[in-house]
Amino acid sequence: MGKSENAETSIVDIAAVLGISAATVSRALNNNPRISEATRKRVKEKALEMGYRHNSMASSLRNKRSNIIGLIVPRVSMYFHAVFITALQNRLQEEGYSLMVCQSNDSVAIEQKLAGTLYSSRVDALVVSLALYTEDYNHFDGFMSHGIPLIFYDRVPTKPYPAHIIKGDDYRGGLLAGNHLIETGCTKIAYISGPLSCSIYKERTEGLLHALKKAKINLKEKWCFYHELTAENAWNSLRKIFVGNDQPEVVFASNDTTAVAAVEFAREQGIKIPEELKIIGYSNDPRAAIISPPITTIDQHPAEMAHRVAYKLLALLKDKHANRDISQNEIVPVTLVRRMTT
Amino acid sequence: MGKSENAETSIVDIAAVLGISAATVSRALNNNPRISEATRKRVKEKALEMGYRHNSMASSLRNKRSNIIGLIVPRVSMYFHAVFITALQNRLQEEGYSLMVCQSNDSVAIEQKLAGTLYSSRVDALVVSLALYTEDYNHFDGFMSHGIPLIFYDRVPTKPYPAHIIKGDDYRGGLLAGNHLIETGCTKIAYISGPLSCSIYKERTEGLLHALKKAKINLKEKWCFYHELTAENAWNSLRKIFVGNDQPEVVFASNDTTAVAAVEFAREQGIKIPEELKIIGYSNDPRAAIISPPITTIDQHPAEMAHRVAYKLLALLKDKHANRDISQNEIVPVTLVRRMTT
DNA sequence: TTGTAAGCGTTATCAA
DNA sequence: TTGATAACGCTTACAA
Repeated sequence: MGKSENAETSIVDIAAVLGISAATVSRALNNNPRISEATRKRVKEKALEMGYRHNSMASSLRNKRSNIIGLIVPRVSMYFHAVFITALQNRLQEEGYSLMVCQSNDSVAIEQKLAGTLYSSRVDALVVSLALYTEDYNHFDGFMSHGIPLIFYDRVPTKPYPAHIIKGDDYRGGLLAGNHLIETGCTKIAYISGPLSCSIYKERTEGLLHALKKAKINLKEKWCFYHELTAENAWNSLRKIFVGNDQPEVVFASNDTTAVAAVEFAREQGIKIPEELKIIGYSNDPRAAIISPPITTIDQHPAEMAHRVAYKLLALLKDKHANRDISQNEIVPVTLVRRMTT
Repeated sequence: MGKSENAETSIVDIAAVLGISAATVSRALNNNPRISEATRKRVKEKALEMGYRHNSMASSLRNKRSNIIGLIVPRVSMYFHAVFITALQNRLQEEGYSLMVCQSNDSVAIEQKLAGTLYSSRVDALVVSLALYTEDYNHFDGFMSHGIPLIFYDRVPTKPYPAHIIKGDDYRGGLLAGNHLIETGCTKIAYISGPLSCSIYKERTEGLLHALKKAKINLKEKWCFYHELTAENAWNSLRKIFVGNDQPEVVFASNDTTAVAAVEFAREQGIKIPEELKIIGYSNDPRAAIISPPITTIDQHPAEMAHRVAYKLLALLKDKHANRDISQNEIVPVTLVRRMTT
């Protein structure tokens, strides 16, 4: 009352009403042990009564920490990232941190802008999975130079960059897939990958090539495509792959959206899976399990990755010096999930 | 230099170096028109040189606005919400707002805690889709009483609450599904729904019942289940439904996770779809389109809903008085997507 | 156990 | 066009 309608109550107001100092109110509210039980109680009751709410902006300013973690993902709606976010956010929530989730939509320009915004938003740390074509990382330099914990996960820098890196074992994923295909006895392999500017696709490709090389199998250039892995792009490439008589026995799709498209394409063309065509995907998206026939794919364990990121994050937040040992990249294992398309 | 290692540059530092006032620096940085082109340039260059970064906490405190929008969803990883978040976030990003995404994991307790956190984080507005069993809304009262824009979407309060509401036409969805089933000539209907404490399931149920009533069809109690719509729960209920000789001709599943489970269950049991059993789902999850046979379902247009939420949000943010007309609930149309299970 | 006072970095008001 | 000043609300070192 007294004050104008929408006026917010501050600790100063409470202090005035109670005839004590603002410092005492602050301490009482924060459960500072050096305050008497009696005043603590008086203060909390009055605060409630006056509709007081803590002001994070003020306390963040004063404390020089926001309790906010920034996150930049390519797209929230990708299965892998949705699961990752879920797990990460749940963990951070427990520790009193909030997550500021941003998406680059796979645009380098947006990613740069977001990095800037989160930088001046004073997030306590930043977690990033890079856009498809991000090839330099200057926009994260500010975080490094200010000692703000910076962790890349999944799609990480392909050039040396002194940040923490937690990634899937994409090389092994490519290798696993390659070996699995070789075991089936197939040698005519079509390959639809994301652009090689992106760490995950680069490494999956290297793993695959390694497997093929050992088996003395060559990838035919005309059956290799590197582009953003949308359903539309997949169909376009598949149409190009399956013209004429010389057709592959296998499609290795570097994500499950593409693998799903391949199954549908084959169905449309009357190509029998797995007899005439084998298909392997990547990510273990739920769709891969549900389509007929269910698709063999590589599981990336997104929740596990989130737990590792959270663990490292909290360590860095607790002890800035943990920051010093930009130790080995951390690598999360992948698993081959055998189903009916191979 | 001079200062200690990690010291941040503030506008005061820049002012000192340039021999001008902090106010001028602030204005120059903010492109205030009342500053000369020359100083603006000098300031910006020096700022860059000194590694200055804007401090949102300070400016938020001073301006009494954070440019942060809070969002509480049940789970980020649900398809509907993932798409919603993607669209909302992209739109808000354009307008210079950041999204603080939180998930209740369908727990009322967590939802309450999050509301409190976002409240004291001083978010400029809050967007909420309720947990499954949220039946009172006191934890949002603070937002109301402080005139902070509050919008519920999708899962909205079932009792009168003076906040903005933007929801799908769940009643119509239930009705549409019901009529569609009636057209197939089926009368023995099993119904697996979420709990009726949750607006969407309540209204879908009402819509369905309305359709059935008109056609003089009764729902058998033994074929009706109300629980959280996970795959596990779905299987449990399906097993109970399909015992003995008296079996339903239709399963209406109130989400696609359940519908997918029903298709898989039927497959396992050797029940032919749609000849012996028809199935209809809800949400138009991508899995519904991909499974064989693809599932008839109801599309909720999550991106459209996000656009409406963003539109209303931005209006409220621009003009607090728009807040006054807690006008009609806004209702986003739904669409029946006919596929092969009906 | 409590109070005093200063300061976090920015910006709006008023004056020059 | 620029400067001086105060204030946003909170916390902490220091003093009592």
